[in-house]
Parts: sequence; C-alpha cells; structure tokens
Amino acid sequence: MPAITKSYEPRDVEKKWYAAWRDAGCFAGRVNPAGAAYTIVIPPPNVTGVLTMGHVLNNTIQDILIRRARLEGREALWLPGMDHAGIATQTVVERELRKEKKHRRDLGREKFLERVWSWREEKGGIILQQLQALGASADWNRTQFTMDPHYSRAVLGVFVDLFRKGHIYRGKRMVNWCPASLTALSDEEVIMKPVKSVLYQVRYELVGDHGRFIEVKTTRPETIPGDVAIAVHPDDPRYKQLIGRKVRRPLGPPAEIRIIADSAVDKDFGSGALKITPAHDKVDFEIGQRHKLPPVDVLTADGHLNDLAGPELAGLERFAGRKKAAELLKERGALVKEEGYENNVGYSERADVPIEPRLTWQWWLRYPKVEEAKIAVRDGHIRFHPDRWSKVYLHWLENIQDWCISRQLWWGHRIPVWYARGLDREHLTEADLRDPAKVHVSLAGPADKENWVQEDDVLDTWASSWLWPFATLGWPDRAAMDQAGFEFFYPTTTLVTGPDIIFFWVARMIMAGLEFVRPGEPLERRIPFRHVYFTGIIRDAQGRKMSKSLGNSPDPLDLIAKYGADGLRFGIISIAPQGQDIRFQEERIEGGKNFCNKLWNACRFRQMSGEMADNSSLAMILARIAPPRFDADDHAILDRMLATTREVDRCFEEFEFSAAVQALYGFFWNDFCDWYVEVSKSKLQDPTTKANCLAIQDLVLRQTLLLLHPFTPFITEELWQLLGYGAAGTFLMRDARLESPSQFAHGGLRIDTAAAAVVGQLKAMVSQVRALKAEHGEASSKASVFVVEAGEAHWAVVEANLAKLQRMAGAATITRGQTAPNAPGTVTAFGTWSLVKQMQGDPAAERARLAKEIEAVAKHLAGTQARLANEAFVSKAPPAVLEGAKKQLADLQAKHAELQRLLAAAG
RNA sequence: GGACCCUUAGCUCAGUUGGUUAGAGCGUUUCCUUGACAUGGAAAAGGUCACUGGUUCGAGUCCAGUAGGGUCCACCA
Repeated sequence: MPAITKSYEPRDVEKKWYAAWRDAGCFAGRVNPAGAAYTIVIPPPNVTGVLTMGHVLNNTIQDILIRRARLEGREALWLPGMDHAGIATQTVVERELRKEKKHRRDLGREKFLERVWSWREEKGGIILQQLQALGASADWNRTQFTMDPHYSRAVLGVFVDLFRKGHIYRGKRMVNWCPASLTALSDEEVIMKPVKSVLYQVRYELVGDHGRFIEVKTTRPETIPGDVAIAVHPDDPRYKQLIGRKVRRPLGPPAEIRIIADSAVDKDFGSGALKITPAHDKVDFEIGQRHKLPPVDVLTADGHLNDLAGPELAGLERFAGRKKAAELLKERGALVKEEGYENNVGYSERADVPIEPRLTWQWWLRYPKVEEAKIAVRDGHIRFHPDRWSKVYLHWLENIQDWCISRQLWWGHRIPVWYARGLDREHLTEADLRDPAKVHVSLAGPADKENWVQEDDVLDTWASSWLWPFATLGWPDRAAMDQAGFEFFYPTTTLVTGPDIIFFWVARMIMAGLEFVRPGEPLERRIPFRHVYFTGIIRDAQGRKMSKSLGNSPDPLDLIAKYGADGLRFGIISIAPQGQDIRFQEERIEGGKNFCNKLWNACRFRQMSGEMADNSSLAMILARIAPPRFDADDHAILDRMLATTREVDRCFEEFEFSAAVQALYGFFWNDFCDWYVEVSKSKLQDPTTKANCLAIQDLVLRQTLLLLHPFTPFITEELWQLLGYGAAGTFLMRDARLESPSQFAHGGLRIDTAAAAVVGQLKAMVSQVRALKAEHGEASSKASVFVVEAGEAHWAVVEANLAKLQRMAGAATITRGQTAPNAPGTVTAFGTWSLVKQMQGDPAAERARLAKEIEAVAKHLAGTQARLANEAFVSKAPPAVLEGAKKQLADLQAKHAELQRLLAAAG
C-alpha cells in the first residue's frame, strides 16, 4: 500500500477517479425490477451556458442525493442533458453574424439553422464538461438535448395532441413583445422594474370650444398619434357633461377623437382622464374593444415609430420619439406640465429592454390538468422542500392565464401547422382553424406540401422543457421507453431547482406529466417527481445576486483549481441552509479544503500508527474489535459515531444538507481528531490496547468516509482505496453500502452510554486544567506537575485514565494529595487540581481569578435556588427537569464551597 | 395593494418538538512547530437573541403588534 502523503493534493486524485469511475461504467443507471429506483433529471442548462456558482450548488446537491442513493443500495439514475434555449442561443449566433456584418435574414431560415447547429457542435454544451470537473456522477451516455429528433417528436406530438383536444388555439391578442428579440414573450418572461420616468400632463382641445381643454397624464407621449379616444369614469362629476364630445389629438396626423365613459378609469389617479391607445396598452385595448374603437399601431416591430405617427415622429426610435413628442407638444402649447415619476415597466428578461404591449397573432395554450396539479401538491403526492413554496405554486395556479407558446424565432421547434395556400391568415376564425381543408395540424405534415404553407413560428422553449422528466426517458415511443427503463425510473424521485422557475418549469412539468403520462392511471403514477428541493439563490458578500453583468461571480473552475472539487462542494453545502439565500464567502470554500486536508491527515495517522489488517468489510473490522477491552473513550467515540450516522440519516430525510455537513464536521474534527486520535496516542503505546484502538479507528474512518462520500466524492474514494476498505476492484461510489446503527449492534457492538458520558466530564476537566496552565503562563507543551485533591471515587476515575490525562493536559506527573496553599487551582468534576509551580508575582491575581469564578458560580447558583424555591416550578415542571435542577444545585454548591476553600488558601 | 422570508458574537450563519450557563466557521488576542495535520494544536475575549406586549413554572423558540431589510405576485395611465 502506498504511503499517504503529508498533504492532500486534489488535482490528480480527482482526474484519476473520475476517469476510473467513468471507464468502469459506475454512472450508469440500470433497471433492476427487484430493487428500488432513485431518479433525478437534471434541470437542463442552456446549451449556451457556462458553469456558475448557482449550477455548482444545484448540481452538487443532485450529486449528493444520487451518490447517497447508490450507497443505500438503490438503483440510481441521474439523467443529464441540455436545453436548446431558443432566444439565448439564437441571440448568440446572431451576434456572431453581426460581426460578419450579416443578418439571419441574409442567410435564410435553413442556412441560419445550419449555422446554429454548427455553433452547438463547436461551442455548445461546455457546461456538461464543467460539471464533470465538479464530480457530477450523471449517466452521460443518456445525455439528452431538447432538439434531438426523438425529443422534438415528443414536443410536436404534444402540440398536435393538445390542438386536437382543443387546448390550443390561435388568437390575435395583446402580447408582451420584445423589440430587441422581435418575438412575443410569455408573462413569465417579463420582469417588472421600477423606472424613473417623466409623467407628462397633456391637454387636448375640445372641438368647437376654442380654448377649452381636457387634460391627461401619460408617461408615453409618443403614442399620442395612436390615441383613439379619451376615457373618463362615468360617475366623475368633472367630466360628466363632456362625455360624447370630441377633442383634437395634439400629435400625429390631425384627428378628432371622442370622449368616452368607462368604469375602468380611476377617478383619483392623475387628472381622472385617460388617453386610450388600444394598440399600445392592455387596459386601453380592453376599453377599445368595449367601445368598438379600432387600434392604431404607431410602432414597428423593432420599436420605431411608423408613418401613422406622422412625419415629425416617423422613423424615430421609441425613446427618441418620446423626447421629440414632448418637444412638439411643448411647442404647440399642449404640454401643461412634466414631473418626475417612478413607475413599473415590464422588461424582457432575456434582452433586458422594455417590452411593448403589441397586438399580434399568436398560439395560445389553455393549460390542461390545472385542478389535478393543485391536488398533487396540496395533498402531498408531490412534496416541496421547503414547504412554503407550495403556497406560491398554488397561488399561481389559482390565477393561471393562458400561455402564449409561439415565438417569432427560427431556433426551436417549428409549429406543426400548415395553412392552405392563399388562406387569409389575418382573419382566421376559430371555425377556420378547425377546418382541415384550411388548416392542417399533424406531425408528418400534409401529403401535398405544395398546396400548403407552414407556420413560421416556433414553440416557446419551455413548451419543450415541460416534457423533460418523461421525454428524456423515451416517451412517447414505446420501444425507446423500454430501452430507457421508463417503467422503472418514472416518476422521478427528486427535482432540484431554484424557486425562480416554479412557474416556468416546475408547475408546467406537473401539468404535463399528469396530462400525458400513463393516462387513466392514478395521480401518483403520473406525477413527474415526488420531491422538489428548492435551493437558495447565491449572492455575493454584499448580498447582490451573482450575475454576469455585475462580474461578481467567481469562476467555479478557478475555485476547483484552488480548493479542489471536494473543497468547493463541502464549502458551498456548508453555507447553504435549506430554503435560505446564500451569501458567498470564499473563506468557507477554503474551510472545505482544510477539512479535506484534516480528513487526509487523520487517515495518514491511522496508516502510520500500525499495520493495516484486513479492512475489506465491516465484518472483518468488527471481528478485530474487543468490546470487553473498551474504555470510556472507545464507548464515547462509537456512541458519537452512531449518533452522527443517525443525524445524517435524518438530514437526508429532511433535505438538510448543510446540517449533515456540520454534523460530520463536528464529529470528525472535534470528537475524533481532537479527542480520540489524541487519546489514541497513549493507547497505541500500550500493547494491550493497541489492536483494539486501531480497529476502532478503522471502524470510525470507514464509517466517516461512507457518510462523507456524497459530499466529497474524490478524497473519500482515494482514502477508501488507500486504507483498503473495499475488496479489490471495487469502488466506494458504486459498491459500498451504508450500514445502519442496528447492523453495528448485530456485529457485536455494544455501547455503554454511561461510560461514554464520563468522557464529556473528562474533556471539560482537561479544558479547565489547560486553561489553568495558560492563565499561569505555562506553555501547553510544558510538562507540568499537578496535585489532585479528590475523594476515592473521583480519584479512581483519574487514575483509570492517568496516561491519557497526562498527555491531554500536558502533565509530567499527576499525583493525589493535599492541594498546597498558595498554589493555583481549579475545581473539576473529579477533584481539585492544583498546579505545582512557583507562584509568580502577586498572589492577588490568583485571588482575583478565583473571586471572579466564584461570582459566576454564585450567580448561577442563585438562579437555580430561585427556580427551586418557586412553588409553581416544583409542582408543574416535569420530573426530569426538576431532578436536573436539583442535581445542578448540589453540584454548584459543592463547587462553590471548594472554590471558597481555594480562595482562603491562596496567599 | 396582496403573499412569503429575514433580523442571534466584529462578519457570515446554525439553533429540530419551549427546559440547566445560546452554538459553529471566519476574524481578533495569547501561547505552542510535541512524530497525522501550521490547510494545525491549546486557551481567551466577544451576544440585554431587532423592538413592544402577551401565553407559560419557564420564551431565541409559541401568539399579537411595531421597525428595518429582502423576495414573489398584481393592468393603475
């Protein structure tokens, strides 16, 4: 066996094991009808994506779950893949084209798509390589892409199916239009931002009443040429007599527009009069519909003013047009006032420009299975972690709106609809849509293609990713499903994602699963997953979201180079409590690295301490353990090991990963390294205790590596192999199995918890003695001379642990005797220890120290006495609490008396 | 306007059903290179648990309210 080096160097170890796992096929999810499946589908990163800290957190958690599932003996499948990301990808390729001074229209649809595909081949999907550096144990042979042929068939098949069921329709409606990407967006893709703007107060002159005006307030004067009316509230006394009159439009081609009454107008906002521009505002559009007013669209698709805006404005970009419009109004005396104003403006999430409400023909989806989707979560068939997100989910479903699923892009799934050549698409009715002579909807398309024209639009990316949990498992093709193990792996077990895509993705997947999978079967067989774990959002030290534009996100690959993948994983998990946002601190990643080094060196110590026996199974190690020889420390460390095992079990059940990591950290560092390894040093000197001690170390290290493996896969595999904990040719990640505490008991392990409890007191005593030395200027390394004044029972404990105590307290000798007057001392659970040395300087310092301690004890004592003197406490508190208080009182009284005696003896 | 979350040590955060003297990591101070580890060890300082009131024998924890910070949803020009 090679010797373990002095410090852990992650780089080569990570490369070595990742390749070994991959080559041995350890990542493959296999069907085993006799076993239980554990399935995770990756939230597919965009094909344009690069690894961010958010991905690190998200995918580390998935890897933790999947590795833990393997160790529990489940058939684990982590299914990876990528999203074609319509707008994002098309934008990237268009940007490339722009550098060549070209536009996608110069290439034409077909050539442009070829270009996108070749971009994907060359540069797309880097993120999947990066995930491997993180240690992701996904089944890469199953990698899916939402534009793969079979996946595309699933997407288009679903469109056809929903169309036939009447869930999909085409309609001319107000949509969120992105003037940068030139496409419609769904409501979910629009984010509202408060924007500082100007509120213009504009007056419209009444026709036939020279010098009389009606005033409106608007933030968008450039749309005045699109005004078709002024609306007031029907009950507004200020305007009642003006209803039905006409005013002159102050901008654009001259026109007279009517003053109308509509109760949608808020009397108390602004002037109480509202300009109606149906083409550029959703509310205005609705009012326009009610009053049969035709919309006048004064903008082009890319956000410029068109000819309908009049010659002064035509051709201007919309914001330049706004400025110009204000100037023109001012010149004409129509601008009464302008004031600073802050309002909410919808922005395109992708392009980060203000969207335009725009009237266009689009394809819409009436969501299927909305009610069942609520039931699935409300009744706990799908559990959200943390649970509070279910409220957000349900609220959205309560208020759900039809989904605009068409996009005016080229990169994506082209809608499988063909219109009869020559059909007037601008005036298509619902009846036309359902007439197979006019509109053809199918996967294969019409037989006589020459007589038909295919729809130009593609589907929203989310209208493909909502099928992810089952389309990635071969659905709907039966042969592909069988090959992928659909029946075994679906429903998936856990989805790990961010709460920001609850609406975009999570809710839609639930509805899709319920609608399409195993129709007619019970709900719990159709849902796409049983658990949804929502991660927090990673923020920088100032609490800002990490984003590319701010440049405040560290490159995870740099962090891996610096701290190792395990260090990064351990660090990020340790600061990611369930459901809370995470403030990133690089120091915590460094802490992860340091922990790995600690683990490494503890194993190194084991290797240096004595011969490695056959460690290749739990049974082999247990066979070397001799419980009758156990001392308190042996009982204590095994007790803590089992408690930690149970705690980690609990954490996995509750999805509390950071708590698991903290439990493991505390156990390993404090209980094992700081105490057990240190006491081992004297036990290893003694031939009667050595073998047992080494076996216990093996047992604890083995269990620690098993529990830690999901979090830090590389170093644990390396150490597992170095210490020989698995049979030759096996892997920790694939072949090892977690043993439950009951299996340890089965193997003959009996823990004496009373003995284990003594160790807590021994530790406290050692701390007190060390502090005594430190306070009196004795270096911890100096071998000091102690005299202990103790009763028989207490001294027996000290004597039984003498060698260890000498080492731990840094003592040359520990003898029983009377405490010398004038010697510094401390009152412990096992007698009063005094340090034999020349009292330096003023004995008053020692008296002051004792007085301070006495004061603290007295205060605590008084509190306990008061509690016990309280009639209500004595009669109502549970017996265990009462007993505890009584014992505490006795202990404190004894300690107080002993301290008083020391004080009297001091100087 | 509605919903949810947060406020605990200098900093970032744990604190599971209410129960002795509220914890961790980092940072700070002092000491230590003793044969696993200085990526380390020992010790110490540091908190009226945002505020006010209530329930209770007992509240960081439960309830109500207040203040501050954050997130999501909502068509107010």
